[in-house]
Formats: sequence, C-alpha cells, structure tokens
Amino acid sequence: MKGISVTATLHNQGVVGRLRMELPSLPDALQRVAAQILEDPDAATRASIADLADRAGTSTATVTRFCRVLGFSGYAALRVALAAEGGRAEQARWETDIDREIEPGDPLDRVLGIVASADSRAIQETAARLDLDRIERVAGAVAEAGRVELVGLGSSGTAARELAFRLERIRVPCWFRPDAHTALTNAALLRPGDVAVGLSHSGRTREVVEVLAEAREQGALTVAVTSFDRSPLAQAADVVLTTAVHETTFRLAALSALHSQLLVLDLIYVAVAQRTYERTTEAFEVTARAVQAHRFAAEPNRNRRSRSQEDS
Amino acid sequence: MKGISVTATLHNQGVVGRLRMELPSLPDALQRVAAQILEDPDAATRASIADLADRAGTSTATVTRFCRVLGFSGYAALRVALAAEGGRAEQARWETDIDREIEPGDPLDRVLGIVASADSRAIQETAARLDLDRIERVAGAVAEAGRVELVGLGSSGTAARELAFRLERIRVPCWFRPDAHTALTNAALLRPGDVAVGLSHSGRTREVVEVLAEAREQGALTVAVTSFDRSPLAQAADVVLTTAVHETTFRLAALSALHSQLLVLDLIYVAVAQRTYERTTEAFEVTARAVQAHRFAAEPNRNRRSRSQEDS
DNA sequence: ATCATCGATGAAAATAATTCTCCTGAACGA
DNA sequence: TCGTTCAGGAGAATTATTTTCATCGATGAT
Repeated sequence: MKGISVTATLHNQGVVGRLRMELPSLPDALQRVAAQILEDPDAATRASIADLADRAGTSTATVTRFCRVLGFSGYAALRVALAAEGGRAEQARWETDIDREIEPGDPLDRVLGIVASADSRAIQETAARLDLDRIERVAGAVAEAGRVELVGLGSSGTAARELAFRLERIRVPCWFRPDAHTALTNAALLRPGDVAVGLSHSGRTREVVEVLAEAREQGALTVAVTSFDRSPLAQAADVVLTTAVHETTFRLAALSALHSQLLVLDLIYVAVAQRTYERTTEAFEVTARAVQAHRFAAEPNRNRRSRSQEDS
Repeated sequence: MKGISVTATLHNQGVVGRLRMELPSLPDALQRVAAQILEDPDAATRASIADLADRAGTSTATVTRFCRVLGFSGYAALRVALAAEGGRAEQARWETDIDREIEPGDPLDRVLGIVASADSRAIQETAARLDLDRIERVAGAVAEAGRVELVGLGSSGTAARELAFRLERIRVPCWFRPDAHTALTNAALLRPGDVAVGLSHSGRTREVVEVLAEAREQGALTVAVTSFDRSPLAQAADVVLTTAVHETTFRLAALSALHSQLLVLDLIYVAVAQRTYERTTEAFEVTARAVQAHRFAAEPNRNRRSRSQEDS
C-alpha cells in the first residue's frame, strides 16, 4: 500500500553520481553495497534486496539502511531510480564506455579516448547536478563583495587562478592565493559582505579548509567547490557547489575534476557578469584594448576578427 | 530472493507503446490497469501494486496477471521497465544543445546548457582532430629535455600552469612563466634538446610568439598549442598542436578553448609519464606522501584511504 | 589502563507487498 | 438446462522489506 516516495532525488539527476560522491563518507558495509551497485547498476535493478545484500556480503537490513541514507524511501524507490538512470544511459550511447585505468603501455589513441570521454562526462554530470540557486547566491555575493578571496592548491589552484583572472577583468576586487600562508593572512582580513571561495576536489586539503574556516569566522560568505559534499571543506562552507566525480579511477577523476571545477567557475563568472552588466561591458572594452596592443594584427584575410579579451 | 527476470523486455521497444497496442485486446479488468498506467506511467513506478489495483478498481491479483500477460516476471519488473522508459524520455529532453551567444538576460539554466555543451563539444572535437604523432613527438622531447619552458598569458597561462604543475610532479625540469619578461630571458637560455611550449588560443599573443621564436633560435624544440594553425604562433613553432574551436561565438569559444587546451596538455602529460614510468611512479609516491600530510583524515570512520597526488 | 559511550552491524521479529490457489459467476454453445 | 470456459476476486501462502534489538569494537574520557 505504501507508495514509493522520492523526496530523495532533491537536486535530482544522477543516483549513481551521487553515490560515487558520497561513497568515501559512508561506513564500511554501506560502501560495499555502493560498490556492488556501481559495478553494475543495471543488475541492481533486477536483483532483490536479499541478492544485493548477499553480493555485498552484508545483511538486508544494511541495504535498507543504505537506501535511507541516500534519501530514498526504501529499496523499491532506489531500484526505480536506478532503472530510470539506466534508461537514460542507454539512450546516450555516444559515451564510449571505456572506464579504465590508464596503463603505462596503452597506445596513445586509447588514452585519448579514455581521457576525452572522462572529461566530457565530468562536464555533463556536473552540469546535471549543479544547483543553480546556489550559483546565483554566490554570484550575488561576489558581485557586491568588497573583496573576494580564492584559495586552492595544486590543480584546484589552477581553476581558482582562472576564475580570479576572469573576475578581475570585470572589476571584481578579487585575489587568488596560491599559497596557504598568504591566503590565511588575507582571510583574516575579510569582513561581512566579503566572499571566500575554497576549491578542493577531495574537500580535504587542510589549508583550504582552514582558510574557509577563518573567513567564516570573520563573517564572510564562504563557498566550497568540491566533489564531496560531506567533506570537511563542505562543512566549513556556507554554500557548497558540487563538482561531479565520474570516479572512473582515482587518477582519472583527478584529471577531469579540473574540467568540472572550471565549468562551475565559468558559471559563476557569467552570473556575476550578468549582474554587473554596465561595469562589465565597459571593463571589457578597456581590457580588450589593453590586450589588443600585444597582438599581432589579424592575418591579412582570414577568419572572423579575433578580438575579445577572453582570448589569449 | 527471487530476482526480477526480464525476458519480456527482449523485443524491447517501449512498454508503454506495446501497452497501447495491446490494450484493445485485453480483458476488461486488465484494460483498466493498462489505462491507469498509460495515464501516468511515472506515477505507476511509484505506486505499490495495491495502489495501482485500487485506482484501476480491481484486485492486486489482476495486476499481477497483467504483468504476466505483458511478459514480465512480476510487478517489480514492470515497475523497473517503466522507470527505465521514463528516464530515457527525460534524457532526450536534455540533449538540446544550443548554439547561441549568451545574453545578459539569459536565465542561468540556459547559460548552463550552452556553456556545458560548448565545453563538451570542444573536448570531443579537439580529440577528434588531434594529431597523436605530434603528441608523441612532443612527449618524447619533453621526457628527454634538459629543461622545459611553458609560456602563456591569460587563460592560456592557466593551462600552462597546470601542465607545469603536473610535469614537475613527475620530475620533469619544467617552468611556467606567467610573465613575458622572465619567459623571454629564460627562453634565451635554452639549448638544443630543450623544449619550449607556447600556448595561445588565437595564436597572436605577441609575447608568446616572441618567446617561441627566441627558443627556436637557441635550437630548442618549439611547440605551439593554438586553435589556429596558420597563426603567427604556429609559424614560429616546430610542432603545432591544434585545439578545436567550435565556431560558436567568440566569447564562448574563448571559454571552452581552455578545456581544449587542457585536453591536449593532459595527453602530453600522460604520454610523458608513460615514457618515464619508473621515474614517474616513484615520484608519485613521494609527492603523494607529501600531500597526504596536509589532508584531513578521511572521514570519521576510516574507509579506504583516499590518496592520489593528482587530487587537491 | 579501564570504563563508558557511540555508531555500525547483522539476526531475527514484524510488517508489508506480492503471488498463488481456488472459488464464483457470467457467457456461450450444445 | 447443463456443461464448459474463463475473467476476476478473496484471501491464503509466500516472499520481500523494514524495524527492532543485542552485540561488537573503536574511541575518548577519567
């Protein structure tokens, strides 16, 4: 009699994606269940709860618990969600399903296939899962902020740098701090109305977490961009923007995480630009002129005038 | 324990479609069930068998019979099939990729669609067009090089920085020069056997071209990463790696150019890593340990240690 | 070092859902 | 009218799912 309730599918798309994301933060037995499902989501739609429990080497009780943790009303609901997703995947055949670790001996064309599809999927999945209201909220805050601090180490730093670079061009008072010390110092100088954005794929880079914590303490709006929304970084933030992990293999995920992060940041950028239209267009013109001077003249004939300050 | 068998879905096309076809030839009570499902297939995936029976004004037994008639092993199987179909429909809607300039007033979800599909396509296209022999050649040179210089301004600098970051980790003596002056100075110090990589989407950033020219003069291998293979930058290089521009709009191309560049650089990175396997793995371990120290332990309960140095 | 606490877990009880059995009654044909 | 057939439903039987509860082991406080 009791119907299946789907409250779960909040920020809706992608049970599998979400699963991947939460996997590290799950207890042991639940992880095993998750692993089983990830290994063959389709099989899971067909199996009974007992089967699944069995294959995961755990009890049915645990599987039910698992469903609950993910926010489903029960096993039936999970099954339905998985099936819906499976249908979707089937539709999108273009995904060359090469989910594999890259081996030292792999021919480069294979590597290319793997990397390109992982990247591309990372983008799709991030797009599917992004919560636009949060982006709006962040953009609003950034547009008004007295100062914006960006922190990220390693690859995440690359993404942060890019956003800083773009925001600067539209006159947002904004800094990217590639090192922990400067970042922390400046975080301490933030005030209410300011914004701090911390990026970390894993959400566990200590320095970044600390910076956000400090920023929050000062009353700034803190934003986390991470793939794991229960990670320490996420917990230290007011707004969490989740990048998808296609979690093929760890190494690969790390490569494509950057693409996901960039997508998120692109959106923030666009949303901010929209909010500050006059400032923006005028700023564009100024910077465009500045950049232009460092350009070789556009070839005699060919192609559309390549102006634009985005370009470099 | 009994799993769901799907013999039925073999001649697979559309449960809903088939239902519609067979409807007239079904007995009364079954027709009512079918009608209920057709009216809202989605609701059916959520309802329990009792609900459905109820709404169809019939008994649960009849619903089971109904499932059997359609060739399903039982209600659960039907439910899964319906869900899969629903999912497919939903996906179809997503595929609208739109080639448009982004306007100040665009709602963010539209922006997301545009940006995500542009990025994703940029990746696909770059992958399709990439000349792997050239990548091999570059990788070979980088693996052997005494020093590698990377130059790029603006967004291209972001890409360059990322590659530098990665190459450093696998012990390639490598520098990213974010500013023209340093870059030029160091280019002048290159020698045969060294490598200089210049990145510029347009291929017309004067500084970058100059650096490559200088490097070439010193006998280093010069590599251009650009979207225009007849641009000044391309002409100043020994090897040209072309990133695709999906002639969308200029602004958009500029955003996604970064993704293309990153893909190319990822490949170089992997190819280099493959060539220096021992060096690489050993270097990975060292850097992994270094990074690990700056991590928060993985969530309360232990679960798999999430290492990986790529991650950040 | 010892104890208290807490969360994770599985066994088993409890409940719910599904399937099966069997019976009724209507429709049809001899 | 009487069999025969078959759709359909009630409820028993079965199976699946969920809940409860006791146990275990890790962790942190004393």
